[in-house]
Amino acid sequence: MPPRNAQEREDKRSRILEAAIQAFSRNGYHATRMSDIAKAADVADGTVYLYFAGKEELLSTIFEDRMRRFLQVGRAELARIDGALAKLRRVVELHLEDLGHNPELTTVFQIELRHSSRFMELYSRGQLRDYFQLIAEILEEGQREGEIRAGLDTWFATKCIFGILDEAATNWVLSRKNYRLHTVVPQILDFVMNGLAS
Amino acid sequence: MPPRNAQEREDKRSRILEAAIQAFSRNGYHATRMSDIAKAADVADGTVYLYFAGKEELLSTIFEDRMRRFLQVGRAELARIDGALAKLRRVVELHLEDLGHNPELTTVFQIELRHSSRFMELYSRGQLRDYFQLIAEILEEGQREGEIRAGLDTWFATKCIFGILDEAATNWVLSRKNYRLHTVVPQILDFVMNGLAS
Amino acid sequence: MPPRNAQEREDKRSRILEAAIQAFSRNGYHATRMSDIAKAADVADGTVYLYFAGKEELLSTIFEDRMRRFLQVGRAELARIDGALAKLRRVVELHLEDLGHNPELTTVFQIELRHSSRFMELYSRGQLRDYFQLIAEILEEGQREGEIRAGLDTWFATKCIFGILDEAATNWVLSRKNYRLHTVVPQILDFVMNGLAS
Amino acid sequence: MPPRNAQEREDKRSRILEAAIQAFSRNGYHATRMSDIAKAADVADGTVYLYFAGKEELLSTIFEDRMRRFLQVGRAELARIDGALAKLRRVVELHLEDLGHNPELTTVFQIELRHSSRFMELYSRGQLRDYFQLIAEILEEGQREGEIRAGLDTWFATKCIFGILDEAATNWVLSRKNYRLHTVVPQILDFVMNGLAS
DNA sequence: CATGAATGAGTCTTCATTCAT
DNA sequence: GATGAATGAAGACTCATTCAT
Repeated sequence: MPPRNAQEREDKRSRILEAAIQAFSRNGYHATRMSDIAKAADVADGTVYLYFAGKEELLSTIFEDRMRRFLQVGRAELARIDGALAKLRRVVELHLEDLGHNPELTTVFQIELRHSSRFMELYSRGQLRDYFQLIAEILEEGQREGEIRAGLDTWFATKCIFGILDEAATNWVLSRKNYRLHTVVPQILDFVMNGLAS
Repeated sequence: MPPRNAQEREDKRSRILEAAIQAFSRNGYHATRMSDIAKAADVADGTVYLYFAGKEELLSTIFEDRMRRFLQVGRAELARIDGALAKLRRVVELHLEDLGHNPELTTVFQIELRHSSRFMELYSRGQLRDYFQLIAEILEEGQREGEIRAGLDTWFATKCIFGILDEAATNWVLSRKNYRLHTVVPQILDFVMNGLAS
Repeated sequence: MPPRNAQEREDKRSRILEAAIQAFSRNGYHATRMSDIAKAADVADGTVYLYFAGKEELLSTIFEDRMRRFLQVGRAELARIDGALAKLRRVVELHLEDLGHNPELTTVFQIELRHSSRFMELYSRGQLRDYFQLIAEILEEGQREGEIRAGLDTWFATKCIFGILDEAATNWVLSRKNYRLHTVVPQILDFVMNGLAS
Repeated sequence: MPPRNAQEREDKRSRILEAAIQAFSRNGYHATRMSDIAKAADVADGTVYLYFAGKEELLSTIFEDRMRRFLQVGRAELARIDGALAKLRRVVELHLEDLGHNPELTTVFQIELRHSSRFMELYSRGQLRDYFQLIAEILEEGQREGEIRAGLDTWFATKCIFGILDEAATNWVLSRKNYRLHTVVPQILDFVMNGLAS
């Protein structure tokens, strides 16, 4: 694989993907035409199909690429952190910072990616399993360390935490992103740890 | 307005709405044709447009009708219940029982209704404000009664609770509804009240 | 035929016809909906069909009614006038005054009535034959009286005169009727009588 | 721009335009479906839209293309002719010969192009201004040369002449084109020059 | 590899007309 | 006669995808 060509190829792929994120975010998945993406990426319409099987793969690839990178970074970071609580705090931070720093991508994640149950079953949710696993393992570690109560169903709690993070992100998107997403980290951690009870 | 005609009219409207729910749930909003809905409702294609402005209004009406009814019932029930915790429990129950008893409607609520940010801004989220208010008031009552801790931002906590309920519902839909949704009520209440901390 | 009912019936017919003229003139034949006409005439949609076979008959009736009335008045007036030239002058006056005083009807006559060759063959042109005949007879009288040159093909000349009147009317319509149509009568008569030659 | 492709492109455009003329002429503008035109032009439905913005642009382009070509040829011919009367004769000949040799185009020009006042204002009439100017200049030249009487309003006379030519063409179309259109040239010139007066 | 012209399947919506009341 | 709710046929246009160059 000649590096020069591989580089060019990768560039073009990235340009197309980036163009798709912008377009999906601004106009929505359905309102976006493949030719819009091709034009924004400065390639011919047909070229998009040399890199992606179709419009829907573009959407699922956006998710997969990002999710893989997020999990890589996340796992690497967490490996350097001691203590389940510290890890949990870092996960919440990473989740919201990552989204907060990529507003257009976030719109795609929180809205466009969910446009049909078929799509959610096939792609987005399937890919989340690893992330859920990551969180659940932290919770289990916390249980072993005694910082998290023993009786808790960690898989269920994981979904609760994800639900809260997801709602926070969607709320931010629908607020037109008029505040810094990571500012809610402390409140989320407080709620997640302590709940409502006095 | 002769009752007979009003009755018939309402029947037809309901048939169309019901047909739309079935169709959207089974095939997704975009894959559903207006003619499918008309046929399932046993009316002519054009008749649908005598009752609804178009395909999108059908979707938003499904949400609005149901939401209004849910809030009515919810408010009436809650008025008969004493104590914020009891009320909160009932809200969680109502939320999940209502969805759990209407599987096809739930798919529409959890998936199809979110197909674009434009739609979410215009319809679904706008209509949720009243529901959020309902929950927030319970939390405030709980704070006054001392059952919910004082420092908590009730509006923020409301969104957390909603996020958890929403995730539970979406999870149920994507699991192909292979368990009873309301079975998670106790776990949710436990998490919401006590959080993770031991 | 009870006078009261006949009167009412005639009123309703007139209202519908008048509403159709207004609507066709303002929005064009195709853009006008039967329900627009019914509403403007203050009758139910179905009622229009009790008086007219359909949308196209409405258009042809507008023409026929008006044309018959115009010819009646015209013939009556001409009977009282001596001399072909005076008669010709009066015909030109009547033609342009009639149109000039009914701007909306004129739009229908000059534009909407010509929307297809099938329609023109069936209706408008067929009905013009009597009018052409009227003019041709005047020209023939003029030839007998020596005021109009003998060699002229009166039928052909009639069409030339009609072409000039028709163009004058269309020009007026497309000018948005920003001048008095009958002001061109003298110029037309001068051209028709004397042509270009010095 | 490779000549081969440009050639092919132009061919396709012409085929579509020609197919549209045939279809509009035979069935009328409204009764003609875009798919009819595409099929007759032997291209896919969507291809028509690569060359024309829509059905209405097809109609206006038919007029504009033809009108431009007619004016080009006309101006070139007239430049080689001396004398206003000779030029006028040639204009009348060209007008009627051009239409007479293109029967289907003529139906489109005389009937379909006038299907609404909006369309006439926007397209047909706007484009006629140059043609009117051409005739008016001949008349003015005739006035300078003394062959056309001095007092005449040349712009008004132009419209009279156009009205006569237009009526002749429409008459021919509605007669089902059962005679040679240019046979009326001498009669028209006689009427235009000398009028009715003896 | 890249191009972009061509394809053609797919559907929401309109509205003239009908007819049960 | 009058109503107006219901009908359902009809079609322009879009755009994801292909493939000859």
